[in-house]
Amino acid sequence: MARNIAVVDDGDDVRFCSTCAFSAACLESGYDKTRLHELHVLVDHVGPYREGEHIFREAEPFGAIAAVRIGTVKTYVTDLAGRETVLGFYLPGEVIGLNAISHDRYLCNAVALEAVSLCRFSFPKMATLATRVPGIQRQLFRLLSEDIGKASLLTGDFSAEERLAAFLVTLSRRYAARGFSASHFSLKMARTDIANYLRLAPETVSRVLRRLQDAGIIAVDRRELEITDRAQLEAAARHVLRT
Amino acid sequence: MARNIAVVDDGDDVRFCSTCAFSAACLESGYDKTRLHELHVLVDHVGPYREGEHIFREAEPFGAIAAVRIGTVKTYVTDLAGRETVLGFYLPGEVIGLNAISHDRYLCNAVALEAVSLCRFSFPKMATLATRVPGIQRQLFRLLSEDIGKASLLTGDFSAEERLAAFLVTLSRRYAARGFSASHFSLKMARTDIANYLRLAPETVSRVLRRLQDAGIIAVDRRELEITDRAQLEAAARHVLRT
DNA sequence: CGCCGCGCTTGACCGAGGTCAAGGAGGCCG
DNA sequence: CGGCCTCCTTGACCTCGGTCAAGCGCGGCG
Repeated sequence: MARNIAVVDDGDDVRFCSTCAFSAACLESGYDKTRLHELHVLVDHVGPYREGEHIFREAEPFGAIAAVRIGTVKTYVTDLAGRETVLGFYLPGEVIGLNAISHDRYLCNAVALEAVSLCRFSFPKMATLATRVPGIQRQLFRLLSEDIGKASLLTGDFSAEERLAAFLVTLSRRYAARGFSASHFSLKMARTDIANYLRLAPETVSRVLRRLQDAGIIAVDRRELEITDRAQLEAAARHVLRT
Repeated sequence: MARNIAVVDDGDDVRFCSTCAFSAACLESGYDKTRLHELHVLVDHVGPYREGEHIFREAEPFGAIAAVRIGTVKTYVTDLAGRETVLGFYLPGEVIGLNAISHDRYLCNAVALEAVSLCRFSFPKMATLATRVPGIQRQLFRLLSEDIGKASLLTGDFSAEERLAAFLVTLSRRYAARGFSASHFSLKMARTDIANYLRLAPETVSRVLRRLQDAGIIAVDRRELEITDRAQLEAAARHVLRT
């Protein structure tokens, strides 16, 4: 497994890798170049993980959070009977492991849905550094705060159609935010994972996708998805997304 | 509305009010007494708010988080059609406003369900102070991280009975953690609020409470609640709470 | 090439819980 | 004391989505 330092000093600028969620914070914070060595021990690139490979597992001691650089990560827990509950999907630029901070142990499992590379941050070192670099602290607070109430898609007693529409709109927006196409992308997860995440039966996911397709709102071919009528899709999702 | 400084220096010790969630952090952090004046501008006691009075409203500029000292707070959002969605109930010792940090605006409404007093913390000042007092930073990270994934009660496709049982067990544990009785307490919220929070119909809440009572697990009289068979209640809640 | 297997789809049926409607039970005030 | 209002409860019915079962189609492998 390859490891590279994520931070480079190219003379004029201190940069993290492009997808790294902390880059903005560090650039805007008036970061002190003489402390560059601190970032070197803080961050490293790990991966690639292969499809199905675990990044961390529940109850493992917590050491680092990680930003997805390439690929898609699924987090889940397993209940007493061994049944899986999907907690979320993480696309490039998104951060996994945040909910482990308060317990010093990972509270869920994280698995690669395809080839995945990460930008890993030692949390203790980052917290120490944050006391000296306000921009980093601010960014960490923002990241943590953002994740609170992220589950609004699951919360709420919404219909299967509303849930699925909101799921697709959310995916689309997140891809768009990272420069990918908002209207055409590929679902990296199985139908059963989507169903599990949305708390629906896989059969229901199939049926609703079919209904949305018949209504001309989307076009699905296996895992390839195209949004053909964004307005209608957003309309179907509006109760969930409250926009 | 009365306002008192929450921090007192009684010679040997720097203390917050007893219910204040930050006291531990400040005591353990080797807090520098010469900086006491910083805490004085950071924290103040506000209230009492009367039943039905709002503490903050959605979209108001975010300035402070607050720990409940006395009473019960409900947070909620209203959808486009004006319907209310209850996000949570906050008992003494619990902190409201955390999800506002990333947006600089409150993302929900907070209303008093009975007479409420708060311990309010200016967040910008606290963040600044946290850069100098590692204990405070650590405590803030912990608080934020804890709130991520708190919604597990709502998430998950659980039966009405599982949800309600888990709700009661959670309430009981939270009261117990603050020194109140774990087996006998009073529901400060209306049935409709419970129903709304658990994403059930009020009628279903009634029916399930009745069923639990007929099974000898609880005894309800209007809003007074007694847990008469804790083991069975926890058993009913085990899928939700995963313990 | 043909077989197999897994992931997905489709159909038929069923049940938990939502909805609608009516009826208590306090609590408050005149 | 009586009337009203709000909150809660109870009953009857219906609907959405889960479950069960069967069929399909692509991809892998002998």
